[in-house]
Amino acid sequence: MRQLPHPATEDIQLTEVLRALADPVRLELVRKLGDGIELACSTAGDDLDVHKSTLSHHYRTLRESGVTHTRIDGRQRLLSLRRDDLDARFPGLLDSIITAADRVGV
Amino acid sequence: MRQLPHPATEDIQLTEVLRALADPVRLELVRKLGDGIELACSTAGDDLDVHKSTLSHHYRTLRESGVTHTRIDGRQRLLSLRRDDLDARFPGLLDSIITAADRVGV
DNA sequence: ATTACTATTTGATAGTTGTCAAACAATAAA
DNA sequence: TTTATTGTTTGACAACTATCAAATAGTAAT
Repeated sequence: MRQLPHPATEDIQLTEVLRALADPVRLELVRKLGDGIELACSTAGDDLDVHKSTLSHHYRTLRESGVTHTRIDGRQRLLSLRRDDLDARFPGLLDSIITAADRVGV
Repeated sequence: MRQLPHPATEDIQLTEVLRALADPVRLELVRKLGDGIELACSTAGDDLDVHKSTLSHHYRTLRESGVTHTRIDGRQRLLSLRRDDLDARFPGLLDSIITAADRVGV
């Protein structure tokens, strides 16, 4: 597979985004994905005590909800936040959620 | 029962709030609860095509997550947003979510 | 080619969720 | 004291979710 399916910006659903971020593991992953930064799956989940197949499931959920973008590079998958797309569709949402997460540490 | 249990402000969990708002029915209920407004359960859910027991379940989820406050008045339960508490704990969060919901109409 | 690496997929499982229907509880009105 | 009103609770059920383990797939290195 050369490229993974991503929802178009205008197809990103609010409830899907909230559902994706309502999980502690996924919220932590998003926190680690600082703006403009790409992380390999192995890096993103390295300090989380979760099985790799479980992480793969979370990556998929994040991607399909429109929260993250996944780029294939060799045998790695590079994750990044879809910051611009999310800001365009839901202004301020991602920021307030990440700020809140940093604040309470989850 | 004279009063219903509500989580203290400092016990409101981010993932719980996000999970509560990640449901279309509950998000719509929150949208209808404008700031400082109290709505009876009957009023809040009158135009939603959902069984009353299902609504009752959603009211409970919203209350237990810390999103809403429920006051008992006679045979009615009056719902209101815990705007101040949520703003204190997660600044800007509720606003961005409600704005986003209004924007896309969910 | 063989081996190592990175990640996904499939299968299984236990727990959670949204929903309806029916029964119940509490209060107000008659 | 009946009757009506307003919600909750319980039970049942189908769908979904997070998780691990094992198998699989694709790529890079040897």
